[in-house]
Amino acid sequence: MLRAVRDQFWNKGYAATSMDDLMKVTGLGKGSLYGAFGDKHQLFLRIFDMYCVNSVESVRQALEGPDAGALERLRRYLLGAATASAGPSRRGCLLARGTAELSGQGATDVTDRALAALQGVEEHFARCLEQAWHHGDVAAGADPRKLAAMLLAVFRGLEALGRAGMDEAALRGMVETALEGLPVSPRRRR
Amino acid sequence: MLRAVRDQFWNKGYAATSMDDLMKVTGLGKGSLYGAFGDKHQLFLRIFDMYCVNSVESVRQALEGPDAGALERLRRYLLGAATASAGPSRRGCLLARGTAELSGQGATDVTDRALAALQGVEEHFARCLEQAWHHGDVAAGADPRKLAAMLLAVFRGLEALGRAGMDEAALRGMVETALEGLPVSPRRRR
DNA sequence: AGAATGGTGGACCGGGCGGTCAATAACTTT
DNA sequence: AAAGTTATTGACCGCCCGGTCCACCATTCT
Repeated sequence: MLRAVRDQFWNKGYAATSMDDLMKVTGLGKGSLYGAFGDKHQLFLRIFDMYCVNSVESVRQALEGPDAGALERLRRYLLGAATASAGPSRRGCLLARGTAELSGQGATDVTDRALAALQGVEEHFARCLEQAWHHGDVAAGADPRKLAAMLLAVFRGLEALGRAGMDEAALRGMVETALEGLPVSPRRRR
Repeated sequence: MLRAVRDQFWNKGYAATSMDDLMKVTGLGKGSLYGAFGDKHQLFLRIFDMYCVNSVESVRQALEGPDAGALERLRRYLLGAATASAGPSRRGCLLARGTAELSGQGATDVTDRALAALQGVEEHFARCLEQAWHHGDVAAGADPRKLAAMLLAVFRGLEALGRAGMDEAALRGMVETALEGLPVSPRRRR
C-alpha cells in the first residue's frame, strides 16, 4: 500500500498528486490516510524515507563482494544506472525528483533525508573503491573517498541528464569516461 | 517583467506557483497575462526558453578566450558552479528544477528545450577542451568530446547534490577530482 | 472633439484542493 | 451475545486554483 502511494508521488510529483489520487490508488478512505499519517506532507516524508533507505540498501547489495571484482561491480552498477536513467520509459529517481521539488526556503525535512541517503551511497562507493585499492586496481596514491565523491556527482548527473532525454549510449559513455579517468595502479596502467 | 515571472517559477516551482502569485509579482492583471501568453504552461515555456538560451550563452562567455588558458577557464567555471550550487542561499538551476518537475508522460515540450540547452553546454565544454588539447594541456590521445560529456554529468551532479544540501567544499572537491582525472599530456603529467 | 480600437484589470466561475468529522462498520473482550 | 473499542468511510467545508469575460480607459485616427 505504501508502495502504491510511492508510485503515485514518483510518477506525478508531490504538488501534482492530490489526496483524491492517493485515495484511488490505495483504495483507502481519506480519513484513514489522515488518521494514519496526519498529513499529505508527512505521508510523503514517510514514503521518501522508505525510498531513501531502500536505495542505499540496494547500492550496498550491488557493490557487495570480494576485493577482486570491486571495481568491476562499481562499473556495472554505474552502467546500470545510466541505462535506467535513459529511455522514454524511465521514471527516474524519486529522491532526485522529490529533492528538486521540495527544497526551498528553510524546510530541511526533505533535504536532510536526501543528503543522508546520498552520503550513504557515497560511503558505499568509497568502500568499494577501497576494496579495489586493496586489490591494486586503483593507484596507491589515490584517495578512494575523493574518487567516490566525484563518481557520486557523475551518478546524480546521469539521472538529471536522463530526465532531460539524453540517450542511453551517451550516458553510458560518460560512465566509461569517468572510470577511465580513475588513477590506476602504475603496474596496470594500460 | 519576464524576469519577475522567471524568479517566481524559479523560487517556488511550476505547480506551486499560482496565477495570483504571477499577478502580484508582475503587477499585471490576469487578463493581460492570458492575453499575452495564453496559458500558464505557455508562459512557463516562454520563461524556460529564455533561461535556457541565457544559460548556454553565459557558458559560452565564461569559456571564451585563448587556447592557453582554456583548461583553467573550464576549471574556474566548474568551481564557480560548485560554489553557486551550494549554500542555503542557493536557488539552484531553473533548468534542472523545471526538467525534474515537468518531464512525465510524453510531453516533450520542456525536455526538448532542456536537452538542447544541455547539449549546447556540452558543446562549449568540448570546444574548450579542444582548445586545451591544441595547447597541449590535454593528452593527444584523448577525446575532448567524451571528456566534455563526462564533465557535463559532473556539472549536473553538482546542481543535484547542492540542492540536497551538500556543502561547498565537498562540491568543489568533486570538480577538482574530476579535473585531476583528465588525461594530461605525458610531458605535463604531475 | 468624438468615435473607434485594443490592451488592461479584476470580479467572477466551476471545480478540485487539503483537511475535518460524525456516522458506521469491524473487531476484541468478556 | 452483548458491550466496548478501534478503524474506516465519504459527505462536507471553506478556500484557492486556472481560466473567462466584460466594463473600462488610454490612445489613435478622423
